[in-house]
Amino acid sequence: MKRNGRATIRDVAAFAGVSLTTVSDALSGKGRLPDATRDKVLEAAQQLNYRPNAIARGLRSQSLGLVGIVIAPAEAATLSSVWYWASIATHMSEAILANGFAPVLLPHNAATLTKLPIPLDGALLVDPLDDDEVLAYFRSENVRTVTIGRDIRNPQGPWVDEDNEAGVAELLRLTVKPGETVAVVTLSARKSYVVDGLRGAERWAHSVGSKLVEYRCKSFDDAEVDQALLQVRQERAKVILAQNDRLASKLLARLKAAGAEVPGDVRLISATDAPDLQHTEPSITSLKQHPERLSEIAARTLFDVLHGVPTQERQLVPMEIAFRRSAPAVGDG
Amino acid sequence: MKRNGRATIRDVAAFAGVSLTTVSDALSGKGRLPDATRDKVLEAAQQLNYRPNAIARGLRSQSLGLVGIVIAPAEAATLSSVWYWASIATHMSEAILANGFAPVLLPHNAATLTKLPIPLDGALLVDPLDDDEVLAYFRSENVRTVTIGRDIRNPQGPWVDEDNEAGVAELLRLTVKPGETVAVVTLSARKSYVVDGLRGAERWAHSVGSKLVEYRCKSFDDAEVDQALLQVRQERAKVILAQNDRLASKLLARLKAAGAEVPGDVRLISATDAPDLQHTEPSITSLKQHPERLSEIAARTLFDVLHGVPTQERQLVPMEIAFRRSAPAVGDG
DNA sequence: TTGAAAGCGCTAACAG
DNA sequence: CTGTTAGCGCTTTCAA
Repeated sequence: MKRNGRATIRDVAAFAGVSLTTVSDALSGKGRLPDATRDKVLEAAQQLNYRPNAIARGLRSQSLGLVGIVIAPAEAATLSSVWYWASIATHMSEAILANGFAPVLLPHNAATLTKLPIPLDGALLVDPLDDDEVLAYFRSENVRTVTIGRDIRNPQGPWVDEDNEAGVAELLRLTVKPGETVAVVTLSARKSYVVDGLRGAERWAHSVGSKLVEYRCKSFDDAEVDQALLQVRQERAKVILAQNDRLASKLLARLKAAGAEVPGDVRLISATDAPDLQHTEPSITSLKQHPERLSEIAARTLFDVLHGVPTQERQLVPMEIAFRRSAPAVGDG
Repeated sequence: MKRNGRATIRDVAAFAGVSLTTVSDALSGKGRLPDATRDKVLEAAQQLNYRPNAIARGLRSQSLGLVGIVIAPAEAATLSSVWYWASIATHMSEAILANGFAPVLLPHNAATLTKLPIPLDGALLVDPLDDDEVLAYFRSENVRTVTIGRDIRNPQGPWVDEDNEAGVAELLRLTVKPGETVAVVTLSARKSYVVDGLRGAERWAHSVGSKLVEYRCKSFDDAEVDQALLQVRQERAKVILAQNDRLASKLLARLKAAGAEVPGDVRLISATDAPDLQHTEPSITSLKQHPERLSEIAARTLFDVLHGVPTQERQLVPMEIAFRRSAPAVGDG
């Protein structure tokens, strides 16, 4: 028994009167020992309350079974303020644990990661930015990584995503009459879901001959959002497509503050969903995401990569539309 | 250079033409070497892109710098559905990282933890249950743990919490007239914040001579909640105190479904806050929590424990009241 | 079938 | 001031 208070494999060997190898084999079920020997060892291990030292084991295998989870933040948002991320983090955790690995919650910051010498077996990166520094860091450190969304300037490596392009195109097809002008309000285009959503909107606009105008807000500030809305009005757009749920909520609040009727004067749709959007007044039509499914697929893909199983470079999950009061399906009136 | 592709301390020593110790010292800044030697080693390390192997280092120190975060769930709730937990998880992560440790997100399940041989330096456990199995597991494994809230049947070990007892007492004092009957609706009393809140309510009731009745729902089901509300009406309670924000939202929804006016017929207050409560109709008066502050204190306390610094057994943070429309301050009308 | 011995990469005693 | 050596606890050849 060592100072630590914990039995080592040596103690077990001595106690059972066998060699180290025998203990190791007996516990890991490797070599084919006689049942009698094995039982004796198991018994000894039990008695001594022996638990193999994970670090020592890791030193040999150069793996501790740790998988990093990194979520790239957006403007002034954190995991706790964005339903989608909290949901992703939860489900990723579960998927990682189900595979016998442990999830480590890491910040989207290469400098911090460099200083934090944690030996990761792999990583899941949510919503990478363009030229994502963390993704680059993982590559340089040889940490296998699967992303949800992709680095638009550097889209190598396996990734998983909602099919934002098709989703937005379909959303517009079902909520906007051909010919109506649509204003797209965005915050930044550093993430692939924004780029893909815009592409979907353009594709739709082309196909039905609608006009599409884009406004980019610098922040969620009232002044910024009001400025965008002013331009929307000048263009006489009948529909506003918000890049995401938080922006949609904000736009709705400012529209109401300005006395505009939704959906009477202008309709509002959001390219991402969140529980909040059901409870606004009026509730907001949006595209539903699948954090649980994406998390599972991403984890599955990562473990395939780690085990050398060939994987698909990209996997897209179709989105669904949640019709709500801010923009009913065309034809519904 | 090893098969791994990564330089080891040996490679650096060979490259710099010095011994292993010299490299180790030069890099860790231990022994006082001549600057020339040190620079030579640093140079070599740089050239070879040497990064110390964290697992090997961990084997010596028996520590990898991992801190577990465990959140005990409640009825059908998960991290992503409860604002408070998502917020706690985020802030705990940050606090742990700021101390040079890495946060591991673990499930509240002793069986899973047993199978997951992750060498934790310590753990933060949020909202332990009574006779908490994970807390017991950590103790048996000698993992130093600080809890947010306490195990009510086994309150040993340092813990941090909101001052729920004083908070609830104050909340009632400011929103209920002496003599009015208050109905407390709970879901379970396995967590300390519920027990403490009830105690606060009883203290208040005693001091002003009010009647207090408690109803326990088995779940969030409509039928369960309606049953509780039926009893509230029979008791002619003028105020309902909900154990937490989710229950408060649910109660409000069922009150409205039954045609009751809030705050006209009955007032509603919640013992915990969440952003949602600002947006219900009417908004709900509640006690504000401090996930950020608790996370920081808990992390600070854990690291003190790990460093052998004496710590306080319990630390309480005073709560504040968010007055909203469901229950204005008495005197306001 | 079992055991002895050699590491995994690093650090800390202890010599020189 | 620098180098040699002995482990940390485990797994994995390779002999016996």
